[in-house]
Amino acid sequence: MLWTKTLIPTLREPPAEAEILSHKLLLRAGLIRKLAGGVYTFLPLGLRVLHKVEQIVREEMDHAGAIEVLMPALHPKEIWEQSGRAESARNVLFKVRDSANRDWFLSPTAEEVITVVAAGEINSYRQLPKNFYQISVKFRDEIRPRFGLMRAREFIMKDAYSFDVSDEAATTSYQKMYGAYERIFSRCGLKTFAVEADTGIMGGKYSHEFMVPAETGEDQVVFCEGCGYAANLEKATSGIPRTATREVGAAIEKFATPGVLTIEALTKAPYSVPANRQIKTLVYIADSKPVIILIRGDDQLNETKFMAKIGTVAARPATVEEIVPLLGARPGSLGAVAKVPADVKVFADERLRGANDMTTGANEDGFHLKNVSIERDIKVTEWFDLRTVTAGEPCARCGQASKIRRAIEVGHVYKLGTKFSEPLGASFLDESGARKPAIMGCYGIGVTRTVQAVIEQCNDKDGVIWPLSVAPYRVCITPLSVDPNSEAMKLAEKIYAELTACGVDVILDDRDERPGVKFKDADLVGFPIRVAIGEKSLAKGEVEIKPRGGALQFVKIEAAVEAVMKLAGENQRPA
RNA sequence: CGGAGCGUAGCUCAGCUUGGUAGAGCACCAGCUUUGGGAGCUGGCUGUCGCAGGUUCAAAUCCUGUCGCUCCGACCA
Repeated sequence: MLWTKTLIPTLREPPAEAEILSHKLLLRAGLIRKLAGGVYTFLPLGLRVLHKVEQIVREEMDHAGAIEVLMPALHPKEIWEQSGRAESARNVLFKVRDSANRDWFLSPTAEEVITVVAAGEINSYRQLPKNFYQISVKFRDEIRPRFGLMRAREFIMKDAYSFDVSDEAATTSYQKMYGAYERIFSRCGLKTFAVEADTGIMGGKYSHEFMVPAETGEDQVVFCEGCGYAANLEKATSGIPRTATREVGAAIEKFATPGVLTIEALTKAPYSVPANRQIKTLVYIADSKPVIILIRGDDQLNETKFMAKIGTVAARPATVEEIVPLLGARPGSLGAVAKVPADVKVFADERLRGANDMTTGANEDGFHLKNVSIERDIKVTEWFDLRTVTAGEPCARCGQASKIRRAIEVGHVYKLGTKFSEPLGASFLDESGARKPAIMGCYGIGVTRTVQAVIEQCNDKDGVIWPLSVAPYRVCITPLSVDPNSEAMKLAEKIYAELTACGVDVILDDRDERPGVKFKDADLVGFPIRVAIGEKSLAKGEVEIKPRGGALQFVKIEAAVEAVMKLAGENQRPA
């Protein structure tokens, strides 16, 4: 490709719309342009990167035995109602109404569609296992698109769906995908690690997320360097000990706490109750019904864990207007000792089990109770691990101090079970002629997000440093004169032709620009190998080869192509 | 949806407080010089000042509304 024939609109300054480095570089290197919030055009260079990532995904999915299909992006509302996700996923569904007033959803994922296909076409255990995948445009009605391609309203995703005859077979399918994902990200030049994750509105039994460590990541991961335990903060547990039981059994005592509305305030004189001897009482509306959650004063509720434990996808903190008639007091004086309506469930965090000598709200504005023994004085419906893990807590498995880091989720694999196959009728007849629902798994990779994650991980002060495998072009030839009669340009064209003949992606910067401009742009865009041809080196019968981010090498003209080939050598899918 | 900030040339931004008919740098076009890390000089092009109303003799500037963008929060296969 000739630089002047394609479009690479580099920017000297980062546009104001970009906040994080990878987003700035996407724009500055001329890979994408924004049409609207969370909606982007891929310019020629960005598209080439995207295609390369897609190709790696295809090769590894095919290698793992998955078969490619293409499903519609336009989904009739009805199939989402059948699976129950029209409700549970309503926050992310893009809704469309046609001229006949019929409702459609723009696909954020395609479990329903593929399950309908399987229901129709798969009838026998002899046809299983099957794993279908597609690479397609997906839509999410993001409340707040962010960070360029990281959180977009329209994006490219690879989604795969496995169907198996049994739980064991489904586990095998899951493990195959897990392995394929490791190879995909590694081939893209990404360092990733897998963590246990919450299944969210996907539902299902368990899942792992593939994470790229990055300070700008939107997820937080708890990990242990001792045993390798790693989990999304939304899912993570720790081995932190329960609250100490004390040798006191005094009766509950009510005391006045005018103006005290926070845990913090109660720790101060004259009350001086440490946060770890307080019970925090939260009221949530879960599936339209109020519930009470008890957490130790120095802990934070983990809403995702809470929702997963009670099996809801619709929970929110109750408002003051909802709380007062329920418990007779305002937030700040709430408790679960008295005046709790019989039909309101009380969920308590495990860390409070056995705790006594605790202080909590009296359900009377301006009063608290002390000497509360949670098991004696509070009717707890169910105990769960509900708290948010913090850095340094002992690992749940091995006890070593765990750490927390931020990360970008680029892939997610789920063990689904029969959540979709049952309601949508994807069943088969087994050897004995019994009808059984297929056991499903689903597997997503955010392809466009992966492109940005690579940039986030591979860059320096001058710009992107593309891994060879996904670089828009592997080699950039930079003649310092573009006069067609100059030695530099003639040699540039010769090397260009030879590399092209060898099947190497190469771009020739034929712009009549000053060398500084060309070098800056080549660095900014991030081509892995730059071949500079100017009078200085020509005089010595050499060209200059520079790996991006590496050291200059001077190579004899005759050896140039071979030297470049050595650096740019194809790294095909490992056998 | 709550809070905050910002919308002026293709890009980055000044001008707004204190109203008087729109600017700089970069980019772009022409010419000359220059030619190994975002060149210099000269000349030139570029704007419904986001949009709509209002106040005023006069609005980029003040007021109201609205749309968009960014950030924080809420939310998030």
